[in-house]
Amino acid sequence: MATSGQQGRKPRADVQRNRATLLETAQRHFLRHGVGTSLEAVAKEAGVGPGTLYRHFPTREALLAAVLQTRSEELVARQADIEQLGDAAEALEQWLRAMEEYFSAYSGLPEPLMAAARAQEPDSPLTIPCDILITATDQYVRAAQRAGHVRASVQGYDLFLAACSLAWIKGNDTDEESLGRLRALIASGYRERADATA
Amino acid sequence: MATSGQQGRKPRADVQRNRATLLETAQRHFLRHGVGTSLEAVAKEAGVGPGTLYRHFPTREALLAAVLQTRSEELVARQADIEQLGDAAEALEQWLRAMEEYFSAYSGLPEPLMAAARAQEPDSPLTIPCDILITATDQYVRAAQRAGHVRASVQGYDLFLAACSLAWIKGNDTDEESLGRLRALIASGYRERADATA
DNA sequence: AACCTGTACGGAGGCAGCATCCGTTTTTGC
DNA sequence: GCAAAAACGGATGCTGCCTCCGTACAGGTT
Repeated sequence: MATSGQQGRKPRADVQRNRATLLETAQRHFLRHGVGTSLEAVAKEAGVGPGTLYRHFPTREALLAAVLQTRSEELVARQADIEQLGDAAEALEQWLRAMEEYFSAYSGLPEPLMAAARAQEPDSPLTIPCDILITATDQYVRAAQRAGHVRASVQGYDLFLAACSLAWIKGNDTDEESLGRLRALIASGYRERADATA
Repeated sequence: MATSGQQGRKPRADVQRNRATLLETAQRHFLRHGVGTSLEAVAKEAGVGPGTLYRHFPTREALLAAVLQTRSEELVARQADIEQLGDAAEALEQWLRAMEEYFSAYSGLPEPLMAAARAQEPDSPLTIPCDILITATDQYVRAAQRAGHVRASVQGYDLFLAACSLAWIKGNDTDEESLGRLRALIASGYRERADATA
């Protein structure tokens, strides 16, 4: 059964090295200059030719997806911490904030995320990471609904969209005050009204 | 006192003609291909050189602002119709929908709008049209607040942002269902809760 | 240790769009 | 009609995208 299963040969050393360097450099450039940064510049700073970059990551989205993979997993990993709050409403709120922070860390990220989120077939490399986040969101929503804190009509996907939007707004450096009000407005929109159930 | 006041000479005929043709062509291109369309293509189709386009409208934003000017005024003109509803809450809701429609008519419009909206000094040609819309929104909000339909904490600017966001989401062709839920969610977020006042 | 094979490299090059500049054409006032 | 001013428009330089192919190198073999 060889090493792991699929590949007949183990990957060359320089391939792995280049991939790692590219990811690291891309991450830095995406953070500093947004996800629309020049890929040529990334390649140059990573010390490889453009051809190498495109061989490893055929599209900008593929590179972005690879960069986000790590961070995305970190985010989901925090689920455990958040869930231990016990309060499902609070958990949902924190989760949404965490996503928002995450999305707004890279300027221009919300656009490709949104584009990937709607697709059913993974025509974009970003679809999978997106789905993970949407599914996670849905879990929080359901938990909060079970506890009677969130309206039945709300879906995880909706709040994922909302988080995307907030991140997008933030990315256009809107002042924190308006952003906060909008955030509160959304929150009070999805919350179950106290008197309705009792 | 000459003709109108400022200019010593009346504008040349070809200038006006070119300007009009450019605006018309640009409008069509923006509608069809989004606000990020190639300006060279616009110039070409308008039958002028790139230089002429750039002389009339030094930046993409300037061209966009000029294109939107007309439509923007149409939108505000509808205020009268809407206000005659009598119901301030309904009026606000319709106004927000109208803005959303308007913004999502051109793909990619929300971005530059947002960018222009935050600025205080009109560093962007889009700032003025934006301010008009924000002011109009604020009027609706205040009217609805006076009638006790909308929470006191809400500002016109907030709902302008919300409309932008919805248009942005729509632009990434999200399905209408989620969009509708999100819209409802926002609406129920800014509405005053019925039992609070009575 | 030298070789050989196939894999990966990387830069040159073609393409598209932006924005500018300047020789030429057009318009207008006289 | 003429001359001056104003506007035209395309050639131009630049940046970034993405591909293609001759070359170099890693890794296994003898």
